[in-house]
Amino acid sequence: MTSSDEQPRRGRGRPRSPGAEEKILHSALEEYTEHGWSGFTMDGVARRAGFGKSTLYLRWADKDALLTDAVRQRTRVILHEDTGSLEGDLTYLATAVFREYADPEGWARFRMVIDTASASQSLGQFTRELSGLHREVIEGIFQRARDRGEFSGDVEPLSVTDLLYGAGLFFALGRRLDHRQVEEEELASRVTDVVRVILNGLV
Amino acid sequence: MTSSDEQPRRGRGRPRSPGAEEKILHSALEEYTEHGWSGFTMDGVARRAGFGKSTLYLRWADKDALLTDAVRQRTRVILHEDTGSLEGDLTYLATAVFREYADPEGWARFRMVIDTASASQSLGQFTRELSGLHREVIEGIFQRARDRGEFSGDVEPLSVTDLLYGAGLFFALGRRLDHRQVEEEELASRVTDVVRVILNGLV
Amino acid sequence: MTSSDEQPRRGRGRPRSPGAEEKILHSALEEYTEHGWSGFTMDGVARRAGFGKSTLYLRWADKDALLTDAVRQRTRVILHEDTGSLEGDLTYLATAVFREYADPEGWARFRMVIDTASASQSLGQFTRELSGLHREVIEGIFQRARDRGEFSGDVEPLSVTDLLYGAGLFFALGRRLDHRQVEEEELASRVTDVVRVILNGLV
Amino acid sequence: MTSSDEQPRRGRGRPRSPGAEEKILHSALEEYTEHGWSGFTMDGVARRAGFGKSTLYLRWADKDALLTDAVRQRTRVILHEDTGSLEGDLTYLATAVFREYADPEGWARFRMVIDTASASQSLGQFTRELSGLHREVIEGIFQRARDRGEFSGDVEPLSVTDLLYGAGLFFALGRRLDHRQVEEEELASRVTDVVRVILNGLV
DNA sequence: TTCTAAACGAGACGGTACGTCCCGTCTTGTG
DNA sequence: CACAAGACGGGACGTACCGTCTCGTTTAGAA
Repeated sequence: MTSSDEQPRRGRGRPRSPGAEEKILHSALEEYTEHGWSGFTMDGVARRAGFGKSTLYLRWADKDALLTDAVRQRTRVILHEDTGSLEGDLTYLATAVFREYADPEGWARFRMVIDTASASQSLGQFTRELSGLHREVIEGIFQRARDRGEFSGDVEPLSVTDLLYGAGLFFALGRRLDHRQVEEEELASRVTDVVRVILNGLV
Repeated sequence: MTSSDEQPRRGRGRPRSPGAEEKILHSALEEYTEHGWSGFTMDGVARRAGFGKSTLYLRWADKDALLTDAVRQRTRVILHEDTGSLEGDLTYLATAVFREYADPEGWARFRMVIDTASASQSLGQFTRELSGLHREVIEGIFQRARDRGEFSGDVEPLSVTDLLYGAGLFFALGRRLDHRQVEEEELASRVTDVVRVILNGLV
Repeated sequence: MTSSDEQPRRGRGRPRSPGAEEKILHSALEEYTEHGWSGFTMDGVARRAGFGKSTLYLRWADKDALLTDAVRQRTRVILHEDTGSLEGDLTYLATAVFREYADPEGWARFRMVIDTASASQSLGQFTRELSGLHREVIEGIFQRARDRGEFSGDVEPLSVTDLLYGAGLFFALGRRLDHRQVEEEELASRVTDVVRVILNGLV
Repeated sequence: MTSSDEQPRRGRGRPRSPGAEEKILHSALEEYTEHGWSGFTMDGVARRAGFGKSTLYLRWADKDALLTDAVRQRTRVILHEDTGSLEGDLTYLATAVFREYADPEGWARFRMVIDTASASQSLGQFTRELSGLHREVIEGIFQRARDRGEFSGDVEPLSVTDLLYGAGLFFALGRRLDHRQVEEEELASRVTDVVRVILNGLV
């Protein structure tokens, strides 16, 4: 993390405004969501958050760092819970993934992942870690399935991750290109299709 | 289309430099590939292409339009040929898709699709059409399979498209995050996995 | 002269449009009068005159040359006629001078004289010649006065020229700064003052 | 005034660079003097003054405003002192005027007055005020002369101002057209002529 | 008549400056 | 010290002209 986990920096002088980080990161994500990369302005974020520009630069080195941190800060790891069956687990996960990309903020997060994937630096590392988490979740799902005796094959979890996340992404991309809202029903139907294909396919 | 398919504009006045469009679009894509969105400069493109800035602005309204057109111009529709079997057809297509995203230019094209998916007008339309083409290719593949008696189920081609393209994209994304080159062998192995899953899954 | 007095250039090819020069010079002066130096555009002149830009550049080397020629072309040498008395002669001349600077076109001419006085080049030479003419006119006036026995002193005609023209110019400048029209009566009164001062002063 | 006499703008924020205005105005006048109106470049002024372009545009709305202000800022009111005689006073004033127009900077100032006399707003107002000052100086001179008993006539000071300034201007114009330097001796001789004419003429 | 050469309208071109906007740095005063 | 305010150098944006160029189209005299 860039700044947020430093300890409160005991010592003299005026203490940093509590809650400043959060407000700024929130405003940053809003600006980015509304205006895209161009139109995402440091002055704009500062104004929206109600802080001076220097407060931003005191915490983040530059525009990229702020944006990057905004994503990281608000990226929720897609948590998993044990539903008791392989199909249930996959459906639960797939639904979360599809929702993530359908959500404007989730979409923004993905854009940033793409933007920084090659550009390396900080977000690249973060995304790598995140990607590892996702693979572990999938490995866990199949491990439990094996423990239950539901499933016996060898599985390359990466392939499954790619299929699942890729399908979710392209689903959302299609909606965006058509300027259509994502409807719950359609999302569920697509999730079912995808889970069915993957389940059958892996046997 | 913004400029490229207008008829040669019969009539008076000095004709537009032949080949200018192509050179500029090529330079634009190179600049974008090298420097990303920031660092992608109209002056830079003009200099690299060997034209004056006014020549660029005579053809494209602004930076976005040029970049957008650069993608469109050089996006090759992934053509398909009949290999004689469903598995062969899918493998052929999947290989092409995986290669596209593994290729730096193909990756740049995708970045631009993402960047402009929600925002832009013109490219959105183009991508929609392109997406339609891809779906038709997949529909053709399965239609031929049905004609051969290889396959009888109902297939939602959109789901297959999403799975295939999505898997290709996330495969390339993974390589990029690890700063690894894509090796032919690994690509082939992943393609095989994905095709196997889809084939089994759709039965 | 730049172009206008070249003989018709006998030979083949389409002859130059008759009257083009005049129309263009007129339009040039109008544009300059209306918009000043900035806002004086070759394209603008061409459009107003109803010719293509190439027609302009076929005749004048550049913007300066055109403007310069426009002034020269339309600068009327302030002619003199013998009124029979020194006072009459001076009044006649002074009135013409005052009127010249009060006239918008005359004012434009003066602006250009100023602009090009130091910048040297072509107009500088022309203005020098013109200035010589004016001095000769004044010398002529005083010579006739001496012949008539009205006047016997030694006169430095340059000083008289400067006084007369300078007074006329500053009179017009004053009106312009006040955004006032020049009225015939006021002009005559000022001319009378100036002539009286000069006449008395030279005795 | 455009910018220079605003009070120091108490309060927060980094204060404007002290001395910036002066340096910039000086550079502006230099550039104008050297290159004339064309060739007078905002970038050029900024570079010469050692400031960024934004610093210029923070203070002046555009090129015109800067140039205009440069004249105003550096225009010295031609001060007068009491020499004890009418002839002395007039000679003193005339010498100052002749020198002003002979000086390259003074000449540049006059060019700008001419350029902006009809067009511009701000400078026009300024020049009007200035012109009023000059008239007052002349009125003062003649008032003192009357008090001394040197002079009894009615004088229209405007006419005298015009004669004096006009003669000075045309004297300088003549030197410029001939590309001759102004020599002190010649200047003095002309001043003497002009003062003599005016003095005699007004009796 | 046919040919040839110049003038012409139109407008593309390389280049330069405009005035605007934003970045990231800096410098002040206030809390 | 942190912070608000905002000036600063730098650099890209998109626009407007300049003066050059390259077309196709006229318009005349020469062949």
